[in-house]
Amino acid sequence: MDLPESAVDCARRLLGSLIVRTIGNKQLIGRIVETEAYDQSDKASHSYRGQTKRNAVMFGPAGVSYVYFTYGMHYCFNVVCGPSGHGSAVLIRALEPIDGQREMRANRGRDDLTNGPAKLCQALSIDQKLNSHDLSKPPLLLKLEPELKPSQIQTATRIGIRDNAHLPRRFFIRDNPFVSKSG
DNA sequence: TGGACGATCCCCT
DNA sequence: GGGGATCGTCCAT
Repeated sequence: MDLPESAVDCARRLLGSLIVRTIGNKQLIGRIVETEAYDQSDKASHSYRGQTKRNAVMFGPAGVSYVYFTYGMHYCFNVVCGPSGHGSAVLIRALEPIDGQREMRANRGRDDLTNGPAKLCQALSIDQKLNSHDLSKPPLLLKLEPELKPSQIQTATRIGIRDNAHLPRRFFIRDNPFVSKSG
């Protein structure tokens, strides 16, 4: 996997890339349109206080999934980046549905499919069983697409955090209607 | 061993 | 705009 090492660079690089979730003989495909960067030096990051059982994947090799459970009912999906031993990852906040919308709608039970980090996990049936999964292979695949032009990428502050809330570490594709509502 | 809290979402007003 | 759902994780006691 050819990802930049820094979380910010990785968050920008992942925009426009495809997530391919294979379920049986179906492929649910989404294009990444919104990301957030979380680095070990950042107090808002799960990795800030060092390695624990929960966040261990963040300290492993890049190109692996970090899926965590939160608020007693939701999962969020990250792409691990950075060198092994350094805890950093990119939260995938929103996808543009490309294929398998019928299955996504059935998984979600409503029509807004993937415009939020927990929504897209529900739409793609991503849960803790897919934590630490190598994203170079099914059933959860990251397919890098050509890098977007800087003019296509909009920068903003992250959502739902307390610490370092002012830092410009959220990135999304300009004018894309599938970016999460708060964006 | 317990309690506070969370990288959210949905419904109600 | 505000609060409730709901439970695993982590740290303080």
